[in-house]
Amino acid sequence: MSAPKKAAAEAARLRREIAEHDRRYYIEDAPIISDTEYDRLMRQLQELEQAHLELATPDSPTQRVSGAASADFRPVKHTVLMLSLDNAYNSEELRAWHERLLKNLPSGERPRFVIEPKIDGLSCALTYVRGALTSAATRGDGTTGEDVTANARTIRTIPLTLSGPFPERLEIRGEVVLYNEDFKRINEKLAAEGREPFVNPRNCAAGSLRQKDPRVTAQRRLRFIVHSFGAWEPECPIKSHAEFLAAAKTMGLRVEPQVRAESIEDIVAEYERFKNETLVKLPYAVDGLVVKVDSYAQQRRAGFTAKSPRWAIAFKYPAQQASTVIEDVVFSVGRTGTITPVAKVKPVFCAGVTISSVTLHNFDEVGRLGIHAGASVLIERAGEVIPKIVKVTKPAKGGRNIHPPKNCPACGAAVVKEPEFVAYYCENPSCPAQIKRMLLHFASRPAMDIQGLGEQVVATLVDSGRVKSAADIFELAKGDLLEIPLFADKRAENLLQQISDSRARPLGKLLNALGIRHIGEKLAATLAENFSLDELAQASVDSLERVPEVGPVVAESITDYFASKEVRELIERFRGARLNFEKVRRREPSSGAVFSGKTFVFTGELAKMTRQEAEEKAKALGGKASNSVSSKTSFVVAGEAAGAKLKKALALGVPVLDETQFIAMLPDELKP
DNA sequence: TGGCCTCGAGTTCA
DNA sequence: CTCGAGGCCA
Repeated sequence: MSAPKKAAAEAARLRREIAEHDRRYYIEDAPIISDTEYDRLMRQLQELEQAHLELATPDSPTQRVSGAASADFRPVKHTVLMLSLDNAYNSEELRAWHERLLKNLPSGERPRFVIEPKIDGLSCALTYVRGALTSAATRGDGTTGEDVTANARTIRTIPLTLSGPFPERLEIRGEVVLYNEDFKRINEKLAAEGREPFVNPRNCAAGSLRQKDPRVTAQRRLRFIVHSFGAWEPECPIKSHAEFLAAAKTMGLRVEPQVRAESIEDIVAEYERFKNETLVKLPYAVDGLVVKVDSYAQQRRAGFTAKSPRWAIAFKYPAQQASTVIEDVVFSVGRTGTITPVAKVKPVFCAGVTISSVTLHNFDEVGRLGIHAGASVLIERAGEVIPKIVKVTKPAKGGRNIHPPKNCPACGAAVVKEPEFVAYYCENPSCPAQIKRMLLHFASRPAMDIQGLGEQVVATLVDSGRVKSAADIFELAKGDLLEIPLFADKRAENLLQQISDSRARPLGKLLNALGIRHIGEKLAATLAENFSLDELAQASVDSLERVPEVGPVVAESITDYFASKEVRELIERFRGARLNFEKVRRREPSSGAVFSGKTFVFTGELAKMTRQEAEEKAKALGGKASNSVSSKTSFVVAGEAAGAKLKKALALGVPVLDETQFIAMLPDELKP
């Protein structure tokens, strides 16, 4: 064999090997060689091509990034329109779509469906002529997109040449995505360079595909996942979507796993299953499922509406992020007098609810995010319940910075800032906003548990001047309540009964209700086992610190609290109202204490009881209930939609029970 | 002193 | 649910 021939054979071998590793890495997600070894193969090929320039053909993997080429994003007209899909956000909308579909098919025809994840990326069309990639275009408005060929060539899940058999001309459609881990990596790098990070993987993918320099795109590790095709010439021999996906796979394209469905019930079940099991495990963002009629013949019969095919629908999960505009920034006053800025936003639907109010936590956060009225913002409700502002996407013209108010928005008293804390405080003890928050806490379930004393009632009672402190609640007369428009006979009696009942609550509840700094539900219960209220009011720092879990900070907070004259008066009025000041007898581990020494954490939604009830049952049997999972946790009881705590339990190897197993551990009298 | 572990506090919508 | 901070233990 001559030298050039030998070089050509060697180059071909290297290309085959590199293509195979690309396939294993990107298509199968199962590489068999290290990145270093891969780079070595690539370098060998490069050296060979430099020595024999005639070997450097455009379809060589070394040519994915041809340094000279610069993306120019010329407009490209799509030969076959790139339509968007209609959306369904719940099973009713899905059923409506299904009805319409059946109406447009010959009667009695029962379509079968293929379901695949709806990947949140950028739609792109790749044109292959005789198996070679000739152009790549973004979706654009569906009619005209942008030419991103130079950048698309750098994406290693996009084969530069298809493996056979392939048609003369084929336009493949799919989604360009960025894996979550790559997104994280890119943002960390940008942050380290002091540059603005991307808001989400989708934006990052879009930005990466529109890089002027393809070498930058190459570093971003974008991936391409096929979902359909536009043109297939000369004639498409394929009869169904499932068949197409199989064919695409043999051509060397990446296809996501699909699920077949026979009925609408199958689809809904898959939607739920996917949401609970698959969604979190996927390495990229998915915003729903795409449901397609499998048979092309049926697709043709179903046809199109003006905007979208009737034979497919995007069955979407509610968006976790949404864009909106800040209409105003107001200030709220907390139980302890903390002034918190709150953004009132143009109501926007996000993750299942309409959000109109978003807390900004503190003024540092406001400054850090650059928040001001009129700004366009991105809000998020991911995984958690509480919405937060992710970033300002577009500042308003002439938007003024937010400054802490000089006066309390509720009572007008001067606002102070303690130098060692971030927060600003209203220090007026009779500030109505503080009193309202304090009373709500006093009446809340883990405290005095007074049903019927909610936000509305508290606001009216305080605003009318009838209630100025917690002690006033116990001195309310029926006449006082009847003067309030909200109350008629029955409701007034009910509330008074509730208030009266609450006087007998164990001391722990009362101590929690007082709202002493650093004393919450658990510490209050511990203290109540060691002191009566009168003993606690007299206790020295030393004697307090002898209680486990009480250190110098907590002890001082308690003595400070009881040193106040107002507090002493409050206590005397409580005494007059005959509240329960008695020390709580420590729970003796009785014979029924099957859970003694065991710590339980309840998470997720339980079906047969509330988490609180479950905690009480565990405690009644000598166990402890905690809120956080650690290696010391004995059992995690996970209900529906359990989240981070379940994950942590699995990570730490803490035994996880479901509700049924927990109930099985209970003695009969405690079973729900 | 550092590294757990645990608790407290703030928080949205319907 | 998550953050921040107090308490405890090595």
